[in-house]
Amino acid sequence: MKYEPKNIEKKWQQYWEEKGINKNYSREKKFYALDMFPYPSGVGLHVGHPKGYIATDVVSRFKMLNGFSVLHPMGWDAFGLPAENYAIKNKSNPNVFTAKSIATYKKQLEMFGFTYDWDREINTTDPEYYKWTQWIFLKLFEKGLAYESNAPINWCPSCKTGLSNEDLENGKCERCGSDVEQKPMRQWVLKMTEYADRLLYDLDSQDLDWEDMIVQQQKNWIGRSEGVQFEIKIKDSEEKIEVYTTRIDTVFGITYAVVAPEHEIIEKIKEKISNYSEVEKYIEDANKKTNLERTELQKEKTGVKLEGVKVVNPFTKEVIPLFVADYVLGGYGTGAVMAVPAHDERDFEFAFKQGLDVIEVVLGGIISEKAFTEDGILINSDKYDGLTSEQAREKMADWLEKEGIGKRKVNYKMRDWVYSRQRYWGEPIPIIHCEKCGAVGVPEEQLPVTLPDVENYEPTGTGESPLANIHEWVNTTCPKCGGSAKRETNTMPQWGGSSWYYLRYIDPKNDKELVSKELEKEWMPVDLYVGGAEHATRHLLYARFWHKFLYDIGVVSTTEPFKKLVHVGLIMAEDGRKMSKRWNNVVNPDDVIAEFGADSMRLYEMFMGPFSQSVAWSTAGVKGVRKFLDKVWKLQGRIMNHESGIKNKKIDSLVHKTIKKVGEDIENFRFNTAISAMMILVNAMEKESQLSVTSYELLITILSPFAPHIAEEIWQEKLGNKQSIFLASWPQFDADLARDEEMEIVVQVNGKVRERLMVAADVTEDEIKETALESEKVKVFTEGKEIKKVIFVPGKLLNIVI
RNA sequence: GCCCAGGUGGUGGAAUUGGUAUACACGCCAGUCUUAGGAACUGGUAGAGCAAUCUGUGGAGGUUCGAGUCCUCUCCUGGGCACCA
Repeated sequence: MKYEPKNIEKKWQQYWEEKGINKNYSREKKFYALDMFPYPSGVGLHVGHPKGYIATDVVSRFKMLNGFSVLHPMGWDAFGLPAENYAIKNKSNPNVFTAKSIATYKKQLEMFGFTYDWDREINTTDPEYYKWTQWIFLKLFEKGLAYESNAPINWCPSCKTGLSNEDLENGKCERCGSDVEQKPMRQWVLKMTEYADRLLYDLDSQDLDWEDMIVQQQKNWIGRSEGVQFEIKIKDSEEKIEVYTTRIDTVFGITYAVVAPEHEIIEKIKEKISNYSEVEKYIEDANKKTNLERTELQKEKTGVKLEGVKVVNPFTKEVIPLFVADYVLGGYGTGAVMAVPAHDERDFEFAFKQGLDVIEVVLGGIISEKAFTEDGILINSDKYDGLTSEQAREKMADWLEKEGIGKRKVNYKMRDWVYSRQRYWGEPIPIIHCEKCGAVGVPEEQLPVTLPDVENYEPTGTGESPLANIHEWVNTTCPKCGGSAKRETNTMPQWGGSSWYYLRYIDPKNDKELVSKELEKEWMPVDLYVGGAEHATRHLLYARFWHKFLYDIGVVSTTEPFKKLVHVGLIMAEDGRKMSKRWNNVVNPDDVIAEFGADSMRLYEMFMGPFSQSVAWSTAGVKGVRKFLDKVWKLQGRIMNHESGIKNKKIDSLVHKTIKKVGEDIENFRFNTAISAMMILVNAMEKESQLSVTSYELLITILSPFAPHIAEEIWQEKLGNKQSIFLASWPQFDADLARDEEMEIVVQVNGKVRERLMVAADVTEDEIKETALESEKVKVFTEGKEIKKVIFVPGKLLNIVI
């Protein structure tokens, strides 16, 4: 009989489901394998999506064979813009679109034979789920970690709508091409910076097994810096500005100061500014630019001097000019900087444009050419002359603190998390605004605050969420005083539901609490988390932040959610570009599975190359692994069923070497070499006319995590086992059997290979040396030369140095 | 500009601690079988050379008995962050 994937794959998928192979939770040892759950888009999966899921499935099945209970769930991160845009266009509820997309995804995923426990399927848009997303928000609000603030959004004045960064094209509205403005909106913000230190330090924790690459990216994103904040007085005024710097040692080199266009001081001292109209114009223009524009372009630095205003350097008492310039950002630090052109590149460039003084205060560079930004020895700095930068920073910070005009301060690049969206398709924020009581949390027992049906999903035109137009929903009573009040109409960002979903899988039906304490202890932390590197900073930081908060309020027992994190490399299209409808280069997994079978698909994606590296898809490549499975299938014909023990030392040795290698490779995510090792074994087995049942059974077992359907078919139907192969055990590696009787020793002369010798495994160094020197091929090079040295590497080589 | 990965046959890639460069697979070439082949099987396949041999892991140096692997410089590609004070 021929190997026909079509005939066996469905059958075993149903069998596993019926026998509960994917929900065998009663074992002592636990393993929690998690995939980053997908956003179900309308177009369905392409072959790139399942790569990570296949890997977690291989590991899950491998862990089952090693006696673990494995939790391997799947769900849907289903709030988000595409569904909302579809709803606007078709005037239909995004629910409908979402449900349809989920059905498509699920059907596609089911073809792969994953061990998902679908009883635990979750959906972030399900009120029973987002009830708890809202609950977490309430807790954050109660603890003072959620606050209201004005934060700018990208605003298209012609569409009268807020835009996501994705909707922008070179700073213009993607739809109508108008210039996008920054419009301040009332927003909910989460005080993530309060957790900055813990988020940073726990990255180095012993029980975190993350790739360096991702750890590094998070560290840079958090961006901790130690410096000082001090005040600079405005001359002839009570007003002052606060500046922050990590290079207080360069303070004697200040030749001017700069404030961001949005800095409040400008408004306060406007009657002092003699060129105010010019300044006002500059600010207006700056506000039109998006943050991206202001920060991204390698553009010329612009700015306007505030005429009539001077500030005072507290160290030198020198009087210097003040500028407004958009290279200083309002949202970072204090929104004002002391400018030291000699020792800061941006200040240098700005000073050059404006013709400002450059004073060298740290030795080491040629400041007539460019800024010297490294540490050095101080000059032109009065009593601090001769100190190193490091010493000066200490002394100067001491002085500022003593004088009471500054203090040491730790700063973070990371900002608080703007947590509201003016959209329909998101979790309603469970807050009620009362004129008397202010913002009041919706009482817990009234959760979830469900999304009401609306007729129109279009934006309101004021920038508010479409929910603002549903008066019967908005108007309510204050839970505190009973007076009339209004509901919050902002909704949560997509990141909300995905920041805690791994906890819900553990206890998906619990309507009393987010997760039961016992189950949480049983499964957390997640042992293995696999997903794309694009989530290295945002999703993974948000989830860690919420997890730490949940730890603080006693909901979870671990400080970190994900023990091991591995990132999956992209699958590019055959033309080397990203797979996209736009390039018409998308490969659909349904077609691949129909032609080659799910096992070939799984095997191929694991064989393509190193797991975390991006690789181009090749349909021709799938044929290769299919051929391999065909060979495995055909080996059945060589099994001696009632054998009186076929002993084949060579095959037995290779089998055991392969067992070891495949096991180690799975643990280390080196699936490609695991598969090539199995190919080598199968090629060797093909050369034998007879094979023992044992060796074949071992091959099938180690293959089963990768190609579960064909393995189960052979295991039960051909080898006559009565139970699933996934209730069997991973084979024991036998070092005695694996040992070779003979080995090849390479003989080199001056590092060049001249001869290869087959010798017995127990031969001594002297014996090898003797044989080598007698070899004709070696003699050609050694004849008449003096042998200076002979280097011997046991089991590998002999190098004769002449 | 900064940070992180990478650069190995025609292609994807392998090489665990510095020890046989190119495993495994694709593709290609030749052959066997076949009415036929986009099937199966066998053999070949880094380059040059009849050969012995020589040259080869982006480039240039270096350390070493020995370097894809370590060091210095340099070029290129991909990804991330970006006027972060």
